Amino acid sequence: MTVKTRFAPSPTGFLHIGGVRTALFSWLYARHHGGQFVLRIEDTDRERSTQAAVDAILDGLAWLGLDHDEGPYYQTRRFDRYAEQADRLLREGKAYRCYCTREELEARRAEQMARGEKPRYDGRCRHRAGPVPGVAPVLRFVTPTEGVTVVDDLVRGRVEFQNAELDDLILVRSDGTPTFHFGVVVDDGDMGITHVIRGDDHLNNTPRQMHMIRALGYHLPAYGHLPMILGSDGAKLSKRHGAVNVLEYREEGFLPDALLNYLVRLGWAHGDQEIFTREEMIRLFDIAGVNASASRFDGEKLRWLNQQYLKSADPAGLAAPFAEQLKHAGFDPGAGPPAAAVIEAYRERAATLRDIAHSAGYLYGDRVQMDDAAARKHLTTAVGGALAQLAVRLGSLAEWTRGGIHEVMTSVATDAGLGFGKLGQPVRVAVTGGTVSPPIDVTLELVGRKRTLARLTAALSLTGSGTGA
RNA sequence: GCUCCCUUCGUCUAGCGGUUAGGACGCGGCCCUCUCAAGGCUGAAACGCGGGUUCGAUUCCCGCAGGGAGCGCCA
Repeated sequence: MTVKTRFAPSPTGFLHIGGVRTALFSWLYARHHGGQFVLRIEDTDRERSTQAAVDAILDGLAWLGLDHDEGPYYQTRRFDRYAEQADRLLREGKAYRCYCTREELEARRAEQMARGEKPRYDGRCRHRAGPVPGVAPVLRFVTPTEGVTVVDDLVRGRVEFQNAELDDLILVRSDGTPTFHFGVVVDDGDMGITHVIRGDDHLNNTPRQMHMIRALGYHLPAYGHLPMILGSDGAKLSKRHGAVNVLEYREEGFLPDALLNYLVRLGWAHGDQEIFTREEMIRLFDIAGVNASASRFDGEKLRWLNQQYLKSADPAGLAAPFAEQLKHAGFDPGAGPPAAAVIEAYRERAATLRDIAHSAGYLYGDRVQMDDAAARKHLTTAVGGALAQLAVRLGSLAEWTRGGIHEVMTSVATDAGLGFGKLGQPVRVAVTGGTVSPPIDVTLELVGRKRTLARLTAALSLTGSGTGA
């Protein structure tokens, strides 16, 4: 049997980080077994579904490289099929028209709650004699009232439900549109989904869906219900925990593989291994090893992982997203050194591409933003002479390379009777405007000769030693 | 309220009857060092509680407590 899984988001908002983890595990399962991965857009709620949300979902999945083999299917384009299946159930006596009004249902629910009972439909229309004038009926499914339904969950193990706990759920609304449960069942059946991997908020819905699947004559899929991802404080993941929209992670300068790697370790592990390539994930992932308990999202660990990926990535391949970061930070990527060189110099001291863009602004223009406190501390009269000397020596340096720059700096420091650091830090402040940057020779190499000399000269006036030397 | 699920360091997790309970993030210390990092070494830090079963329970069973989900003409 060929494995076929699916990801079936509803386009009522952006692609949520929890949804991505569900998609990832479903995708991994299909890929691991050499199966198929289907994308289906569950847009039966026409009020809340938007094209913008569909685009965001497609965008997010594409960015992460979670490719699908079939779809995207849209439920709104399959209404005829749902109607056909609904008619069949009605004809076969497996469904019936219910004329209870929303108001009646609501009142009964309130009564049941007041009595301490589980609110559910009492099935009274199963035996109603005829239509009620003026009331557009819904179609309800005839759910067994006795016996137990067993879900053999790939993640949870065996879970039993008393059928008496279930009620006759609505298949088709009074306006003729299918409900979520009905759409899911018909779609999974028609599309030949073999493994339903989804969030554990659906575990309780599974037995009722299983009954519908049997009634429709489809094969039962295997189920795997994944635990939730919570915010850092254990509450439901929401905006206040930081980004929940995947695309925000792209905007913040995270790498897709790092995000996937972080997510795959939420609820799953392979011994002590922390870093997995895409191929390793596919090869090693096993749904049976997935934890049943919810986990919390830890942005710090994501940042750490992202840096690991930054450090081992091919810098040239990061040029495009890095250029985007520079633009967002207000810099012109063309006004500085090649992206790959900057990334290489900075990736040991930054967790994201955005961090790099925010640290390396001095490379992208002629002006530096001088940190006054740093200038007061490091650009002192005592180093004025050495800085002036350095400017002269660097001006005549044959080749502008870090090696040559380093030699000159060592030589100038020695001549001035200074330790390398006593010269290096003032130079750093002069050239970058701050106290933090890559190794000073690398920094100067990136800044370039012209700007370095101009900035050293400008710094001399701050040291109060005039032209010095 | 009813039904279902979950419970190892702060967090992510390894463990699948006998371990000094391991790793990772974060946090502290030391080393390295021109700054910041990165890296290396190192320290503190966990089996929710109560009953069983067993020679022996973190591990199996049952309660309890705590957390979560579901109970819509939402998905």
